[in-house]
Amino acid sequence: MATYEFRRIEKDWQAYWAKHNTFKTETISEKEKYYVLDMFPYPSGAGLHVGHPLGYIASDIVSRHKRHNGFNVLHPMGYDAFGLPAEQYAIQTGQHPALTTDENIKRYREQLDRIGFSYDWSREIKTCDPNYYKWTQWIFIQLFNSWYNPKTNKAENIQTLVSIFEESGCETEDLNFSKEDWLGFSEKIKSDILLKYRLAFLSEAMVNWCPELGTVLANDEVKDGLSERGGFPVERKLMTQWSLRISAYAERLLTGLDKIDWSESLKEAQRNWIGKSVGCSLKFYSENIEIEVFTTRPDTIFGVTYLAIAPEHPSLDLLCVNGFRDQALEYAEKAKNRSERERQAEVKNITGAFTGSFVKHPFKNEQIPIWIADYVLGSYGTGAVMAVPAHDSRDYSFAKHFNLPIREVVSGGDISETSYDAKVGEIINSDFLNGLSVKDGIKRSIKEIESLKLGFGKTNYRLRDAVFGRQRYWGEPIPVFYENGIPKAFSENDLPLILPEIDKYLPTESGEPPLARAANWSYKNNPIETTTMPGWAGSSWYFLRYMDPSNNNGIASKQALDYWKDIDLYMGGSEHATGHLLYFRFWTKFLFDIGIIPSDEPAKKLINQGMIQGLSCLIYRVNQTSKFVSFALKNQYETTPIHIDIKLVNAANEVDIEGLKAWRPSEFSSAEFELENGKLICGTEVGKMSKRWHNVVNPDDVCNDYGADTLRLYEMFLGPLQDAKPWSTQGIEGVLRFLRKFWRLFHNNTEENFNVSIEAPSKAEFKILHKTIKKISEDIDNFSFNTSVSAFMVCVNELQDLKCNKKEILEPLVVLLSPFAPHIAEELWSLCGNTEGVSYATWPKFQPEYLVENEFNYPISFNGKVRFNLNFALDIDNKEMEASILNNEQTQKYLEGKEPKKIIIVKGKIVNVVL
RNA sequence: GCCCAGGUGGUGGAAUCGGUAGACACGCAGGACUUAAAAUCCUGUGGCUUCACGGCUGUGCGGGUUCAAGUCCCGCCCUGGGUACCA
Repeated sequence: MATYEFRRIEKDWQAYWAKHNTFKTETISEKEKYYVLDMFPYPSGAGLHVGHPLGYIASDIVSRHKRHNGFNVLHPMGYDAFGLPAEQYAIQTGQHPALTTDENIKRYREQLDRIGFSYDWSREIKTCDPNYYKWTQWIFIQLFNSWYNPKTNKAENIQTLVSIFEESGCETEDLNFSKEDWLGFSEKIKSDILLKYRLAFLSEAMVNWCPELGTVLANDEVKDGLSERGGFPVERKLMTQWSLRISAYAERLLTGLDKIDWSESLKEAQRNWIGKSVGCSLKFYSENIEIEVFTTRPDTIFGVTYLAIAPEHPSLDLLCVNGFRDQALEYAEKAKNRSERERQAEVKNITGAFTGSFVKHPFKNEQIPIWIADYVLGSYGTGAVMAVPAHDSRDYSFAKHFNLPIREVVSGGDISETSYDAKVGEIINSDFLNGLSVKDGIKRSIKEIESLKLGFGKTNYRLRDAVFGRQRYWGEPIPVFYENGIPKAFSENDLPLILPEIDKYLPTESGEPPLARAANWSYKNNPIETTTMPGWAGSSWYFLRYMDPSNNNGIASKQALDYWKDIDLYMGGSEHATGHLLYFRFWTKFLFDIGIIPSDEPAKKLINQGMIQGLSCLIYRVNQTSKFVSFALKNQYETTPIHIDIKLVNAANEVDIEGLKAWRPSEFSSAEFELENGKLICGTEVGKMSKRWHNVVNPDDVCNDYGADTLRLYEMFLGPLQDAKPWSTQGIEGVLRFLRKFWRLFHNNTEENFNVSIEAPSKAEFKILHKTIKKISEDIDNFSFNTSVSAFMVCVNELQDLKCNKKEILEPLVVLLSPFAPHIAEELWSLCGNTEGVSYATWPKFQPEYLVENEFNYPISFNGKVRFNLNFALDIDNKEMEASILNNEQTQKYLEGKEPKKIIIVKGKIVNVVL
């Protein structure tokens, strides 16, 4: 018997879509726009695994649904093509990263095509394409040529700053010069001053240096003191580096979160990363010392019993005096040299040293000792804190450890055991602050501090400027050259600055980045910058390029930018919360400020699809032997678990031993196996799907065995889109079974002869259809795709029971199913006699009249326990219904002769008899 | 530690507004068709109890609000994710 031939159907329709450019999007249209974007992948050598398509399928469903509803949908795909793995492969093999990248992209494209996504491939972009990175470089130049004006609260051209300097000089904490001074400065000095303001700037700063990778890393590329890529140790190092002044946008990045529809957890992650704290700066003095601290709790000023400074504090040398100097400096040196990682690992070890110096308390006659403590960070605030042990847990532990006084100044806690950190309570022991609440105390103390000119109200952010240069080859060259040591941007007309060919992809012998190997790496006889941009450069604006991908005059045409504006739905993983998703908001705000784009947030709505985890299979080697034991026996020995290829294991966790020997002959061909019941049983573990754990499931295999439509439906059916879930093919059969049943509805309940009737459907059949239209439409709007699949199953089961093969019912169902399972939908749509494809067919309209009921089968409950059901007309009078219930034989049984206190009737829902 | 999300059958999960807990699917058990297998179809399937009708119990734990709680409130426990001497 011929069956539902998914392999042929899927191949045919994929060819049809390609031939007819079915999903080509008009750049400008009369129709309303809808922009659905997937985070573009880095094309790795491992290819796609079944986890990648999860989000792509969901966004494809939304795109197709919007097309059915008459929107002009932009749904593109591309590649984040610069990156470390291709470069490391190049170092090992000498193969040019561009070649490796192209091969990988080709494979990704084949895999994506098999799943039937409705991407407009004519808009494909690659970040390593010079026609693309020309504009990444162009944006860098705009950043270089801009500064952030705090008065207008936006980025402006650097010339507006130069005008200010020319007219009135400059008077800030760090800089102080008159307009005459400015005019007299050398070009070099002017350049140095402007670099302190440019949004892309060169500065000497502590950076995260990874010796193993030979490059610096941004904060979000370091996790627990290790590099995110490769897991190598990272050190702090003072280097001159290009950075982007994202800190200027801290406040706007924070407040902007309130107007976008992103998940609360993701917004919270960004808020924490930006880390706003409101407080004040405050200077402490002695005769020859001045130390500035930052605090969020100026209300506790009378509780200060010592100052703590970071080991990196600039005034350290000055502060260490007489009998304490050697010991203190030795401590500071030791603390400084410990890596970030060590410092983090030893959080609970309290260490510190007294400097021997004192400062005066600002409001009373008291000397306050200055300590060095490694719990104070050199890179945050001023690198010094006023310690209030009674009301800060870290100060408390430190004070306890070194026997320093603890003075309570806010009532409400018990400071004999632990500090009282809460910002509630009445201020005590605090002179002019006594009796105030914490909130009022903060205001009052800041006022006092300001009037004495000791400090001022101030807001600090944790967000650091982003290091932008990488000592690597495979990235965008930074379009900057050095004329007499002064950094200058390329002329826009000379872009793109093409990545040069070099002989080796390693740093030079003198330790310079790979680009220093390039012949003639100069611009108008001046040396060009040799670091390249980080991976996140190209991904910070790519969503704009899709709007008009081949434009030669700008990132996109003004009309295209104005029409498409922003992303309506952005789909991607939450691992980018503090990296890409922050950077692309930053660049969007910048481009908005300089008038290039119409929106200052890139994505109105963001959905984080959950990760599909892999199930790894483990066998157990007895230590120091080549003997492997079955799962149940592993506790009898000292064993080491070994990951094996999941293809060698069946559904009952039985290992194919012959296959195992063939897989890794050197390891297993002569191994001994101890079995249970004649089988080698493996253990399992849920974790990341990765080549390394041999647990990767390739979507191509699933498409071969079950079909792309089944894969699409199954991935949606697994559970809520946002949840993480382990991949398992248990249950995929059920989805294929459903598609076969659907197919059979059109084929006279065999799978062969197409047979639909033009007879008028019954009321019951219409009801099933409209119930489904309603449910699917609502579910798509709520991104609840797992329940849509189940609704389809219910619908098909019900129609099958009615043996329904009416065209008037089945044809609209094809349209409903088409976003989810587009290939079978196209096939059935065409069998129904349609000559145009289904992709732009009108979405069926829900007609509520088909669902109107005039009776309801009420559950009758007694004290909340449902006992039986009774049918009543929905328009029946409550009195009448009550009487009927009371007269009912079964009611009498449950009343047990008692008089009901009350009868609650909820129309169309339930009846509750209260006894 | 702090922040966020979550905890429902053997499994994945459903219950969108406080109104019949367990939809849909997997798995399992039994049956039909078949020489057989595959495919397909039918029946059953939270637990305890009962020949059966039925009864009791049940959404991490302990309280509470309500005619009615998986859903709301209070207090805990556990899991996953993020983040951390950030002053």
